[in-house]
Amino acid sequence: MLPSAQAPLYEIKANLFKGLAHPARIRILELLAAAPGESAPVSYLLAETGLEASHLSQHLATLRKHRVVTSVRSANAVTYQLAHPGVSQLLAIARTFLLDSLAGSREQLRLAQQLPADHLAGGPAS
Amino acid sequence: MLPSAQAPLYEIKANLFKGLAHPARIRILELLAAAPGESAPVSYLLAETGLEASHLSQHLATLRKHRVVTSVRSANAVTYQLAHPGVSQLLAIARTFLLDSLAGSREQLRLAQQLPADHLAGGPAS
DNA sequence: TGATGGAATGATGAATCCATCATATCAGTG
DNA sequence: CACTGATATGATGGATTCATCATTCCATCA
Repeated sequence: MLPSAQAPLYEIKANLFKGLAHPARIRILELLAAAPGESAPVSYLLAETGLEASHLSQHLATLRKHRVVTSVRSANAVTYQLAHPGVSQLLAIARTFLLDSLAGSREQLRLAQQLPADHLAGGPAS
Repeated sequence: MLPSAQAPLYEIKANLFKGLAHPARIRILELLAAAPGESAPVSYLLAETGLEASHLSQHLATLRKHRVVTSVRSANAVTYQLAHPGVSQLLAIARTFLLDSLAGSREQLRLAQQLPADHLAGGPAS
């Protein structure tokens, strides 16, 4: 359930991130961000993602619910658009963060990825 | 489970957002972002959030797992720090986005918030 | 109006996440 | 070493989310 407008901001913020917390939705948003006008019809998203129609629709509903996208109906096709430039900014920063993080800690990844609390004592020389 | 380093980027990205998708974790990150050196000991976070110790620790573990924070132990106190400036950028952009979104659509909120498909006919006057 | 195609909704197990409790580790002190 | 304070981990119901299926809605065209 979406928090009401007077809910504490950190709760609303958590909900926004929750809305982005799914690979399919990330793909959808990136397709929109890359498309001209930051918008595209469902048929396009359907073709690009290869998702089942109702599944895609469900994710679009989630994005709509979180006000991350808006939709407009033209004839019997529906076009979706990013609701705010902040959305693509979030994606861009996430990408920077992740690439940086992945590149900067390749070695550490090997050690600490998720091994059982093996927090190093001496650090590898190589 | 965390995706391996060669998982598609959109999946890793979704996982990052999943790591942020909880009010308690947002609060923790904002406390860290606001603290000097973007770092603070667990005891501070404990006092500020009012969470139960083990609960807080669990969220910290999640953040660690997603590499959003790093931890250092000094004596028997542990200090946490944001792992990357991108994290506070994400929070800042989310705030901008949300404030903008809330301010810009107060009226729509009333109509469309999450009422059962009650797509307006006349709209409430008051 | 009836038929067609695109899109959305509802309902259902399976999987995941959260909060709580109990227990364990770690570092310092007596 | 036993003890204490600080932090972390494990296990457990209860809630939330996901994927799939069937059904419904909406606009156009015959």
